[in-house]
Amino acid sequence: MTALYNHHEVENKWQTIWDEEKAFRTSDDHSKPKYYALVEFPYPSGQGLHVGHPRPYTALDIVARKRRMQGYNVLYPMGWDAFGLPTENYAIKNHIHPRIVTKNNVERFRNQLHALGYSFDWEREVNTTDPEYYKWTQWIFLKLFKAGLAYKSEMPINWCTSCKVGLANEEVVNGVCERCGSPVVRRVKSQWMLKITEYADKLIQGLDTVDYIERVKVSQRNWIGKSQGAEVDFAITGKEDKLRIYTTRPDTLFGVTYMVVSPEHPMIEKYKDEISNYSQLAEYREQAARKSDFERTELAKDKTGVQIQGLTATNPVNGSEIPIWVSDYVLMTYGTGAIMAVPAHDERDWDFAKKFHLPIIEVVAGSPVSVQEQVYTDVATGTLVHSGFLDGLSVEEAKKKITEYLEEKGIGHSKTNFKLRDWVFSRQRYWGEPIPIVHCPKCGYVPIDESELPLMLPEVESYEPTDNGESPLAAMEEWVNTTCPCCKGPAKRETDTMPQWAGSSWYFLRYTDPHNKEALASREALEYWLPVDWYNGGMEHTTLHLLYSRFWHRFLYDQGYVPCPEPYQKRTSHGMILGSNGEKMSKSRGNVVNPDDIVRDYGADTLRTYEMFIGAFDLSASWSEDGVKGCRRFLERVWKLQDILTQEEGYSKDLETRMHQTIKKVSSDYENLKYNTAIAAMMSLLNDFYKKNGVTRGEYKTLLTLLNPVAPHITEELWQTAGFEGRLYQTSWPEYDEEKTQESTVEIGVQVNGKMRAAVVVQKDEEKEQVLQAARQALGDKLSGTVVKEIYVPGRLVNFVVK
RNA sequence: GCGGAUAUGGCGGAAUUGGUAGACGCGAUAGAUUUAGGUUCUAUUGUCGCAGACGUGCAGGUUCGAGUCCUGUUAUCCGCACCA
Repeated sequence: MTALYNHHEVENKWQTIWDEEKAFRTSDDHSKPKYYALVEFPYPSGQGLHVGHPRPYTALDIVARKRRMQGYNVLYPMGWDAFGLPTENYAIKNHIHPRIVTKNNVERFRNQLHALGYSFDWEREVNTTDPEYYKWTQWIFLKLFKAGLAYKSEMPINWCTSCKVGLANEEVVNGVCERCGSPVVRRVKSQWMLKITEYADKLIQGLDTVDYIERVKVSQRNWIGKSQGAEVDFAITGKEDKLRIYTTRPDTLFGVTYMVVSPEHPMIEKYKDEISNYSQLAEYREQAARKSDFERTELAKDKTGVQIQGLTATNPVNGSEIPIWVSDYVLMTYGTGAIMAVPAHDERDWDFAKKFHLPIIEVVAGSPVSVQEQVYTDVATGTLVHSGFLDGLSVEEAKKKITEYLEEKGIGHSKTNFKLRDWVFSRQRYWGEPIPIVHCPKCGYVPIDESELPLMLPEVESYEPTDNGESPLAAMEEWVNTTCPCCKGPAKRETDTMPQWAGSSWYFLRYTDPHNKEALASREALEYWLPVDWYNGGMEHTTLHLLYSRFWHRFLYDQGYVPCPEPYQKRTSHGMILGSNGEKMSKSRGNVVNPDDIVRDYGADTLRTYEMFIGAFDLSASWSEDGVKGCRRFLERVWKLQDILTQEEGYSKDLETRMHQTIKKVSSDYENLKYNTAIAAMMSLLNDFYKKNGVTRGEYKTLLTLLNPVAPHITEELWQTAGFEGRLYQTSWPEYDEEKTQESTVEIGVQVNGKMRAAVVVQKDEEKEQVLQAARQALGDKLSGTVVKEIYVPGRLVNFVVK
């Protein structure tokens, strides 16, 4: 009898050997074909690894290990996205420097990942808080600044009342802070901004050239939110000034019955003296400003507004005089901050018109119900009416014609708008990359010289953000006061730091050449390794990290620093691992599973196998301790194959087809995110060995190799025990013969009128007549009546249609 | 409201181009081993039943044949949310 399977011994042994042999070091030999597999590097939180982490990491570890066995030079790296608020908050609370907190957390994460046996090349580990790393984050910022894509702007930002920090739109969820859940209010601050909007079109177009799962592409497109329309100038009656609006429905111009401007629209201030109810408007504006985003959203259904008394506008196409209203359903931050209202054909305008008893004029006919009763927004079938020269046209045609008309008359033009806003890039926090800019009273914002990078984060006494919203760095007078790189006069450093998204926007570039002192990576390394062949990460990063990093990468491409426009060739996404009650794991729900416990009690190989077997990779799945046990049992049965191992080489006659089929299935399943069925196929094969009560050395060898990417330790141990040559991780991936995957006999289903009635076993290439004959025989007297049709699907079934 | 996804046994989940629904695992039942429990092994396990019928959220349709295609509908989850 063989020894029992002791996962502690086996896993420790092989992890040590792999380290000593530098088994998974990425080669600098660029003559081999390359494969770059990437998973999102974690934020090293104080809680340690979550059972959610191993799911994507194991999936791509499988791909990486398989690719190595297939002869590729594989880059499968890991690092730390270590700047960020939780670390800083922990540091404040416990009076420990965030650098120390980060170091401890990283060590814990590294040990945990190491214990799972991942084939990361640890010599390429990166850390966003390392000055040697953030030097290049700052360098990219300077390039953005010099290209005019970084600018400072006074603007209302989302202000988290608890974190005391400005947030990007993407970080505000349902009006509350994504991190701490506190209410977010609007506050005007001077902020560094990145002009991601300038790349909106390129970011949409780039999606057509990459292989991302469809839902990722869809959410990116929706987030960027491109819309085609027109800007039109309405005269303010009796004034020189025009009121410019944006619309996607210029065809409905004849149906305008009023206009609406946002509460912050500058025309209100400009015509202050002529507006008889100015104080009422001012009060309305103040109310709107006080509303948090959350309230704005909550109250969305009930429209509010005030009419501007003393000013009216003139419709440029028919000269009719129309009132102007102020309402917060019009946003200053989109389009021109003013709209033309066509209540008959826009839902919001319709609601507003009904509430304030404004006229509704139908200009697109086709609604079964009067537009007085119900809004009509269908653009596919309607026909223009009451619209002068547009009458009788379809919406599509009318849009085209009216736009031409507007351009001809000089009162409007076609215009593309995006929902995407510029990226708020500064944080009033300590634990982030310092922004390498100096503010000089004479020269304005001046970049520091690249030779001075990295601009080190100085040591401070307190990391607390100040109540007036300034970064803790602002209190560091020695650091803040500097000389202007331009005029050498006295100047002050920027005290805001970069958001956490900065470091993660280019980390995949650094992995290709992580120790380079002269450049973010060498040209040669970038050309060899890019683009990333397969990038897997969470759906929650689709509109943040994924979009930001594509933006930076595209910018670096335009500047000539990287060789390809898109950073990631393929993007997939994994489902979440939920608690055993089907809810999201959280401390408050008490359903958290600690991966350390699973590794201790069942072993890393069991955890890896279980997380791959748990269900379809892209769907969420609930944790089940019984499921873990099942996978452990499977590995123990693999272990015990030693007891029935024969001396025979090659495959036994009766399992040859099964072997070739399994190699084929497992190989393709690993490539297609179907890890669960790959494991099921290996379980089936294992059952066959036990049924036969014997496994040849050839069969054993193949099973161990196929299973190795999922359960690397146990398979490597069994490989050695069986006396196979060399290391399993250096072995070639098994080949299969397509012809040998075909069974020589097949079972054919026999149906009568589509109902399954019998089955017959025939030779694979049996003649049709013979098969039908056999089928009739099998049916016997179950086949009665007149056969009007015989359907024969070779290798599948026979169906007799009987009357 | 808009966009995306999902719906199959007691449970997690399998099912090339429409072609034998329920692979694989869990759980359960019975038996063997054991003083017993656990482990392990063997057998059974969609439902109802005597041969037979019914079964992939629901209602229709196309087809010799539908989990798969079409039309409508319901529920759940995720994302976005006054973007003119």
